[in-house]
Amino acid sequence: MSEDGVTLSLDPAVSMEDVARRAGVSTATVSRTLRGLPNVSAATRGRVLKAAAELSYAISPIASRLASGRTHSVAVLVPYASRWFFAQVVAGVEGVLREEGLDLLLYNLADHEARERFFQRLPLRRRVDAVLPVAMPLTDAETGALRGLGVPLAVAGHRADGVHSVRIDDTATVHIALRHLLDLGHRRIGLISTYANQKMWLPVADERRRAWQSGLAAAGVAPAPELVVSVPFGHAGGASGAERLLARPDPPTAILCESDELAFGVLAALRRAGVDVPGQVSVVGIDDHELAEVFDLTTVRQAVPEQGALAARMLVRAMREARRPPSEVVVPTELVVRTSTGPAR
Amino acid sequence: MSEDGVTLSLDPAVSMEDVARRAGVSTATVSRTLRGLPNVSAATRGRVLKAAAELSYAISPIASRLASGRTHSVAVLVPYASRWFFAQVVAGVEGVLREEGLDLLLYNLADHEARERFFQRLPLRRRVDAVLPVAMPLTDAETGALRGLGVPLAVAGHRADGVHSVRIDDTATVHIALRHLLDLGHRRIGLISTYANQKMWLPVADERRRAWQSGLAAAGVAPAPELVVSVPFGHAGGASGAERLLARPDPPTAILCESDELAFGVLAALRRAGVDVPGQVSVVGIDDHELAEVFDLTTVRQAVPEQGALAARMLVRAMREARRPPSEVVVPTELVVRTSTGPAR
DNA sequence: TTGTATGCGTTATCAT
DNA sequence: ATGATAACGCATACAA
Repeated sequence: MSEDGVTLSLDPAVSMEDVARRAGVSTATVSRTLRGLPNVSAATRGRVLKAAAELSYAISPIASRLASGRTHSVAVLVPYASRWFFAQVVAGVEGVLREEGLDLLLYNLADHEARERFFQRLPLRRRVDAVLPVAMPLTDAETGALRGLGVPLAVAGHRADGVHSVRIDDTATVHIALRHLLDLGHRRIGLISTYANQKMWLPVADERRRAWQSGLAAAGVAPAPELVVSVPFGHAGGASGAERLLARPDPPTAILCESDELAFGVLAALRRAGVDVPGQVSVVGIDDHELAEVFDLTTVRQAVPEQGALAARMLVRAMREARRPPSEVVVPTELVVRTSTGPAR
Repeated sequence: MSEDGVTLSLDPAVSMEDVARRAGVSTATVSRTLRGLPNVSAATRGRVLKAAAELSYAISPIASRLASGRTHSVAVLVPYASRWFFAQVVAGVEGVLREEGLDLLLYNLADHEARERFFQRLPLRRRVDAVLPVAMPLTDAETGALRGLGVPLAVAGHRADGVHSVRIDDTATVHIALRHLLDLGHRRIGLISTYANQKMWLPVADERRRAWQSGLAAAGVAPAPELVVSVPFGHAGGASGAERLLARPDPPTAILCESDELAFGVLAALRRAGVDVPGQVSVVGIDDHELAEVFDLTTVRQAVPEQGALAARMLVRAMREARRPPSEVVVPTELVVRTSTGPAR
């Protein structure tokens, strides 16, 4: 009923049998044709496709799934769907899944209860062909639960035993940032990291903290534990962290933030306090958030949507080749120097 | 195999028939029990639930869907999954759907081709029980295509004929911002709005532009067309818009931005140009992005996740009561005054 | 309240 | 290369 070809009859009641009848073949042949199987003669194929088009037939994914046993769906698990990092990853995943004809089922396990409910009831059972948890390290029990689903598993944003993973090297990333600051002559380098709220694990924070220690130690600088502060995630956390560091008798000359969003808050707090950046204090983040440029923030860039896309691709392959040994991909990070860092005073 | 009750046997091969056998009833009774239908005796219910628990039985959603004809899935359509606004809306939608036991299928129609392919092939046919396009105004043909699916439709972020919608009043929102600036004595008020890229419609931009005109006119101020600039979305667009306005012989004393993300770029550009905010130029945005606070940006707040949640609730109701007249919800917006605005010089 | 039997729309295994 | 037919696992009229 449309002139531009977008809308058609769309009678949802047309089934494969209707197409078969119209093409003068059996449903088996229609099925084969529509799935592109080889053993169909060109003539038959043509008739089937024509009939299907004329009826504007659409296969019923559900019936197909029941019969084939494959759901053509992938569950994506995130702790905070609306945060920059996760939204980026999800977009990356979506692109790949879409192109593979797979559905993306989004699960936002925002709070502890939601997460607990999820792993107890496991709504994914018999519902998806693969699972992709994003930057949410799992307990052994949780991993076991997902394993029990019997479908491929890949994680993005960290690593896990025995499953595919895509991530950055957190230690190397922190060291890149430290190296930059050390080269600028900084020795008192603070670290602002986030603590796990709501019982959500954040081992990434631990790893980055250890990297801060090891990186300083390797440079012959004694890491001062009082220069490490733990705050809630987000710009407000960063601001409070900066205030705590500034309040110290001997404040740091540089602050390394576990994420750019923390760094944004740090910069705001420093500005409010009348502290010159980078004259008095240098600030460096991790991520290269799109607004890092606006803040003139020096940071260590990681390719976020790409990690999602990579993880999705690993899953796609794992879905095809059953027992594929878990691969562990580490994507590189790189320093992006802007004007929030400068020589130590 | 586990001590904490999270992991169980999870044999995917256990079917309703197994549960029925173990409970000594028919599959029909198991089905009724598991769905919480009333006509099951307490004793029987107990036995069934016990058997199901012992087998750690999980119903096959797919078989259930094929038999019942309901997919228990909702498609969410977004143009830019990773942008702040859309990520917020999706999170809001997810919360409601999850709580209703509905699956969220995410479709990111990033570019024109993806969008075209989507509406031509309509992968949603027979796949979802409802569709929720977010802030992506549809052509008549596209609307018709979705209508043809025969499932409830609700849009968030704008309005559309004959379908449920949740949105803000764009005109009122712009007028709120203008009122604030006018009260501060501003008369030369610029507007930075975004243009539709990649053939994506952005009628919201049009409406806000007209509101800028009408708001000024109502205050007895002749709207100067040269103070309206159209830029690409994002902070970079905002920055270039600000530069164009500043380059004018008689630049505005205040700049109204169609979104906070534009405003962030404007503030950065003004800072780079050495223009004092709000001394020389006031800036106001729309959204109350979480980073607006960091930028000390005066803005008009809209509740974003809530709009997604509301739209989802409308769909849930529409899925229950078939022919429900389309409701049109307008959520209020409010001025949030920070320090990016001040008296006209 | 409970059981029987059929249908849901495909896929896949056989034959032919 | 094609067709008949049995799964797939549940929901649901209908009967009891």
